Amino acid sequence: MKKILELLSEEMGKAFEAAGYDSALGKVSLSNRPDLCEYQCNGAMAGAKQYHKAPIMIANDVAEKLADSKVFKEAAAVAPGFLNLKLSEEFLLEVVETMAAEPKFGLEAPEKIKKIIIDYGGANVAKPLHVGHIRSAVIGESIKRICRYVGHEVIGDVHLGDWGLQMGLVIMGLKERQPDLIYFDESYEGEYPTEAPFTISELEEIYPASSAKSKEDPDYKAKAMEATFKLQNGVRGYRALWKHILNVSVADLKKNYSSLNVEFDLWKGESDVHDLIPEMVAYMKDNGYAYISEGALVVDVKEESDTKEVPPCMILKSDGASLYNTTDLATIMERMRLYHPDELIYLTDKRQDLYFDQVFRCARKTKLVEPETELKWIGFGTMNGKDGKPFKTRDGGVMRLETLIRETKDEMYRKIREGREMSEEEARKVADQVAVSALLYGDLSNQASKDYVFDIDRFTSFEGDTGPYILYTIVRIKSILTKYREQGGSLEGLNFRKAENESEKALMMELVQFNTMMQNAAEETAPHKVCAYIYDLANAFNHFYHETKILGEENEDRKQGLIALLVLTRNVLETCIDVLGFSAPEKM
RNA sequence: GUGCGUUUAGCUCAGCUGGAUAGAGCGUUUGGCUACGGACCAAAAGGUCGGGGGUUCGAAUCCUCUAACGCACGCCA
Repeated sequence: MKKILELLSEEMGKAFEAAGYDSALGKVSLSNRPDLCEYQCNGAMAGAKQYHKAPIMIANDVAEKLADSKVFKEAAAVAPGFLNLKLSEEFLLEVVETMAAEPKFGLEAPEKIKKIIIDYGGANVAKPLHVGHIRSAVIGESIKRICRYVGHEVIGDVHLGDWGLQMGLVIMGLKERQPDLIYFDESYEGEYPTEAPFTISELEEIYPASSAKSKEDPDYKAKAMEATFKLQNGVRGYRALWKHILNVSVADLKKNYSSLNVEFDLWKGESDVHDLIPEMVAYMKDNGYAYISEGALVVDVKEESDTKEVPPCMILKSDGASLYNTTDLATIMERMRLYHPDELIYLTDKRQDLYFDQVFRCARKTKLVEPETELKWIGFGTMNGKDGKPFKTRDGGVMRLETLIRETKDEMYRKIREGREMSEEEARKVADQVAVSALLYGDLSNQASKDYVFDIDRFTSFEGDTGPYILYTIVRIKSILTKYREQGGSLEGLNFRKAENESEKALMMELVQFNTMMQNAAEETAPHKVCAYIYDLANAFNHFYHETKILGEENEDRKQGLIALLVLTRNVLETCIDVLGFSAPEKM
């Protein structure tokens, strides 16, 4: 179905035309003075110059043509030339009915269905996830779900950092601790054990220790680089160990990500394109894109229009080793071959702005992608503590994501036990679910590109613009619907009714914004717009709820109409929180 | 130095791509439970939209200068 503003603009355009003006002037927008009107049109002022007329005269002409409109109950011309509009309840009812009957609440399929790959920007193997990782995971997941909902085909790739020096460091660290492991015996030719010789907690200790040592001890660093080299060149024992490291890490990563409802379709990593690199390098050299500068192999990516210095994109370091750019470009090459996507979306820290500019320019210049392939980078801001500085633990360290999640769940558990009669087991379960909504909503309700302040007290509050408040509203609706069914009512075959009061009408007007909002959120990859919408919708509902007797309504037709409105509100809210990545319990 | 970003109420943030009296939440003050969940709702106070200049009938929004803070600027990722 068409979006509400399109429908209204069409009606308004006709009136402009009937009054002898350009129909394009009839653009209707939401009112920014809700005390005066529901919608407004400013076309009369825009057209004043064109027609050499006072705006108010144009507005008057148009308002006259709308006198018997079926769409607008009221169309008033107001100085200096605003057209203040109120919707007819009959028309609004029709729109709501259509919305409820159509799939996806009347959201139209995109003109072109795109195949999109989302790159979550590389959690590292053998390093625990820390709080900083929450942003790429949560924002990426939501963008994936939003794009899927509007009809695109989306593939999410975790894209692990599993191939660099860090792997050599872990292997060296392991060798220090357990030098007798069979993996280090290069003459060994038998099978290796299937069990990893370490646990995830050991692995997480090894890396930082080894990394620290390599910074003090150049000798040790050289050994780690050698280990990396051996690994990358296929030394059996090193490869076998690497597999263990990978398996143990991935199992742990999956556990953490899934507690945030984040899932990946692909668990690829830098290692997957290792074998592609020589081919890509040769291609870039042979076609004259890449040349040696200061010992390194680079591709120039400067452009005429640049107002800044854009350094060349480095393909190989002067020692011939590959780097971040190398694997990213090779990954683009691989993705184009395997999936041929229309769009690639990358999520990283916003500090990588220039870097992605270089990589994208390089990919275009060297024709790794088609001219029409969209390359999009979403740089997100830092999660800060209440002091406005990057979030730290009490003793100044980096907090693990796992700890953050656990503390949020514990906090939520306390609140639920305080406020509700609930068994310990049930309270735990509900607390986990509500805590996830608090974390995700707290993150997603901010614009991705900005830094934001993580405040556990605020996010876990049931009041204000929070995840728990949204869930509370949904649970409240569910509770009423449950009671309605217990009283013998059915949720099938309900007919909507005209709004009978302001708050009911306001709720309906909020509902019909759904398709516009979702399309904007997808086009702008902006989950915070979904948050803003459901917050408004929840407010509109709660306001309506307080003014309206529902189950006690005596007119059966009207009661059914109200229930129909409740069902639609619940469905829209649940659809929205689903694209944000969380869900609502039955009780809380 | 160059470039990018940020600056809106005491605090945390919106602002539908140029419209009327700049909006929410928290906090503060004050009201409201004999209806379906009061973990709610309603109301009040609180702003020279960092500053100057410009474009326009009209600017938080566009242009320009400027300040503060943050970030990035070839062999890290």
